[in-house]
Amino acid sequence: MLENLTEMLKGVLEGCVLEIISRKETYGYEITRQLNALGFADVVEGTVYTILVRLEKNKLVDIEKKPSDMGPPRKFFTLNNAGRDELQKFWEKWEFVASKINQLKEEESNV
Amino acid sequence: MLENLTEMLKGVLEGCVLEIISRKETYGYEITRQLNALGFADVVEGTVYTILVRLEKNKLVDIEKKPSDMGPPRKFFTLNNAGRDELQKFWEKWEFVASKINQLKEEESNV
DNA sequence: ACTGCTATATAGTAATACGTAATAGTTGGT
DNA sequence: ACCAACTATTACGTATTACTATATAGCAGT
Repeated sequence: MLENLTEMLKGVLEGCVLEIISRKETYGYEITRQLNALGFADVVEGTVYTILVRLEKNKLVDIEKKPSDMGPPRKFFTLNNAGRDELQKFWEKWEFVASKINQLKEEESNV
Repeated sequence: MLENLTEMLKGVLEGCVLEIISRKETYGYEITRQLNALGFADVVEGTVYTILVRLEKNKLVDIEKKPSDMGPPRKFFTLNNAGRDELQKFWEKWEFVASKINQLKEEESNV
């Protein structure tokens, strides 16, 4: 596919994780699989877990540990109010930045 | 305006600078002003100059120093072939990432 | 036992935007 | 002559973030 999106994912990956968690209670491994399915094929567990640790440290998520019959226990994440606020701010920033970049892209070469 | 876009600008600011240079020969200070006018109000000279140094180091630009009647001499930048290739790759990456993020944003909450 | 899939954790690295300050040329006002 | 304001570049240090690599561990099938 496309090579090395890593720099372009900075600042958006955390927002994607917030969005995925907001849909339904989920856990790191599954979040990684969803990001891969979305098209971000090179995102690995390690990356997602560091984001989840950050979300926890910033008190944006609630956490519940549950057993699994597929392997070791899972840590399920849900957004709390602060997390929902952060997610909304993320989308506002994204709207702004994406619109400006697209504006730059579509502008005629106006000398 | 919006607070702290810095993380979201990582990975796209260099592409914006490439695009701006591709329009017409220009220099650091003017590029900064154009980015500010675009809406990225908090981008400062220091940030743009580090990007320009990087572009030079990666041999994506040609450089010509010219006197100015407004102040110190200016270093004018133009894209070379490698720079144009890099710019095209940037837009391809942007299209990909932006489309995926928007897809995530617009998806119905599909449990 | 071994392999493979599921699942989490973490120490270290690289890349990048930003803060800040120094330097310097030109213009205009006092 | 001096100073402020604007133009213009350079450089050092910092913070944030995604990635690499590795370790640990549960469960299923062979």
